[in-house]
Amino acid sequence: MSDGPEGTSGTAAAPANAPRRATISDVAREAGTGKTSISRYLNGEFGVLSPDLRTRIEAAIERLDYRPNQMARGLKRGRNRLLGLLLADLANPYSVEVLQGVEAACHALGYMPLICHAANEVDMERRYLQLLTTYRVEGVIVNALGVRETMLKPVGSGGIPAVLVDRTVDGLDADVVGLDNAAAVRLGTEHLLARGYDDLVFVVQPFEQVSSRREREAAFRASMQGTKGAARGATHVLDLHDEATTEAALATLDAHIAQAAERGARCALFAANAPVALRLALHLKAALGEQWQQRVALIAIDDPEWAALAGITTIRQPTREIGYRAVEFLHERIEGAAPAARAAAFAGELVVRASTLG
Amino acid sequence: MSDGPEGTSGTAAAPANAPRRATISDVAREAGTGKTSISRYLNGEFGVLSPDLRTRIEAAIERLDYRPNQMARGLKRGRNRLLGLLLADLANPYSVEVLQGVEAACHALGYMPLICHAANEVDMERRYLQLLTTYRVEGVIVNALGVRETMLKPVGSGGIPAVLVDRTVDGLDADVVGLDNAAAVRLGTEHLLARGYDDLVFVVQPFEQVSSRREREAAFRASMQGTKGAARGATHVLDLHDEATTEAALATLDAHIAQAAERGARCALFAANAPVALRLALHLKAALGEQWQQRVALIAIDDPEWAALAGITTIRQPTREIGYRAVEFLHERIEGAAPAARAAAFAGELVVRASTLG
DNA sequence: CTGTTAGCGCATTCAG
DNA sequence: CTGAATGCGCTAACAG
Repeated sequence: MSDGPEGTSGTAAAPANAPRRATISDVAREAGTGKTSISRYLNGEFGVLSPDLRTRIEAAIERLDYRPNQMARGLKRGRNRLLGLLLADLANPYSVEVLQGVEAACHALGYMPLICHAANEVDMERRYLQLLTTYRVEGVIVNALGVRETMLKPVGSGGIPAVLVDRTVDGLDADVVGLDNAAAVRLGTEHLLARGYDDLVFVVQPFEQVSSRREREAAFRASMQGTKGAARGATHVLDLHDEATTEAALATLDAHIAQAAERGARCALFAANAPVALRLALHLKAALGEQWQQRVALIAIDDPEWAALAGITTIRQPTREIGYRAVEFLHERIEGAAPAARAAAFAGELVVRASTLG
Repeated sequence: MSDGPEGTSGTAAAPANAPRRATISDVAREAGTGKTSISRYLNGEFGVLSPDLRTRIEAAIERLDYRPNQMARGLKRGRNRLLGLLLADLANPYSVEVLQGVEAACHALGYMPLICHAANEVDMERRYLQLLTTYRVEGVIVNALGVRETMLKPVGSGGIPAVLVDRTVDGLDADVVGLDNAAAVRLGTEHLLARGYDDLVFVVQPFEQVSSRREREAAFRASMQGTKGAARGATHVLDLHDEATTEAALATLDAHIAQAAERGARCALFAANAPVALRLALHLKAALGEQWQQRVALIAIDDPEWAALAGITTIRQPTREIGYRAVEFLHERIEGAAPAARAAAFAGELVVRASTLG
């Protein structure tokens, strides 16, 4: 394995046999003029070009199939319209939906997103962050994993402008956009309670540096607090990246469910996100059989495409909007606006399905 | 909406208030030497640097938090280690899995993938292809939608080196990597036949420019040919992007299923890919109820995460490997190798689940 | 309206 | 071993 395009690595060879593309000079020569006019044409300063010249330029560009080199432009202008998008886990549908919003916004605002996938590995994340820096992206949208770095611009001066998605970064004062976790969890809990479930267990991945997990769990506990003991509430942690402990946790969960049944309590599982929900559903199906939904209720934050098929009640996030807003925030900062760090918390929407019929 | 970073658009403003990053000159000054030495250090030519100088450089870099500018390097060297990855549809799990393979390979080979998402729109695709060209990517991996363009390098000279994933492009002589469609479909058909189903219907999206859809359908017909009429075979087209026609097609399908039941035939649906399978399952569940699987069998190419939960038999593609191989092919071409266009067809793996229990 | 000049940040001859 | 000079493709003053 090479060191990657990070720079501090081995010498790179020449560009093979690439049939060099036309440059601005070629076009200028072809059109019988200077590079400046070409540049002006490229930048839409048509008011400053005689119709004749303009036509010649157009023809020359066409003939040479010329394409301005963004790298060179960026070098000169000081901005390359590149935006970094660092995603913790693309396998999570949430990420790709956010990505879609980001793309839409980039398209609208004239940016080109440089998408990086940390695949749940903290050092990949760090590595990509450096890489992005190296490509001089004008800003980054981070769905953080564990960045603790000072790489990100703390809203004030310093690093590169950043906006956080879904998760905040400890001690980093930056814009954040995501779900209104407290409200979303309350929505779910109340739904469950209203349906008559009185033994709720919140299932979440290890908190680690992920603020949203912590927030959701806290919100769950707070919601249960409100019931004055009329209903039980417990939290179980599921480490999806460690099959062994997952199995153990699942076994504990099974025991909990069995006990609840004996007590005559009505048990409901609250998955903190889609990956957890899937794992849970898979397990319940295996452990309780095809009809597991008649034994335990399940609700989840996130609304993956399979939720409808499996008939699982969810709390859907406006993911596209989250991505879109993130870019807008970033854009403002890039353009120089410097308000205090903002937080955009979108409301979740309860989608009731069979898994919580009561 | 702006034109995006394509170039032929409005003038861009200056970079706001960015606290300019350190350049190689800054480092040189800080280290009390010339830029050349810094450059050498960056490129790992340590044998040519006195230990003392080297230490000073390291210190200077550290102090200034210097990061070489890839854009500038690229400009000079003629190669920027950027690879374009054009995906037709990120909502399709297949794409994100391929992407993971691509990323792994890029990491290993020292490339940085520039990921573009065409979102099933042909002009987005064209647009992105130009954009990639503009950023001077060294090659592109294309999961084509409808590129008919001459933009892509026809293995010989011309455009930019390209390798196709899953789908070939009409009249473009380039490397292709994907599933061995004929074998995969045969695998599925034979499984169905062996399980006693005698009325198979293949469901696929409109062919359009997508070769794999066509190939799979052709393979299906070929497979049925072999049964000498012992079993029926039909093809239904489902245009997922047009709800109206989809509804109509689904109704026709329902009728087909009903008729088969009357005849006492055993009906099985063969989905050409995951999106089709999901739509089908959703519909069947709505139309036939929770127990739909007892009425019709379902098998699909692609193995999305929810297939296990829904108990659907699938033919899994080695998606990661496909992505990985694509990068390897591309890398060879970028490095100058110029063999004739190759095709890597990976075998699919049958994953039997409840939906085809017989 | 148009062309000339000077760098952007870096890698590379080519002389010390 | 080291550094000064040149130019990659392009934009931005600054003159004509």
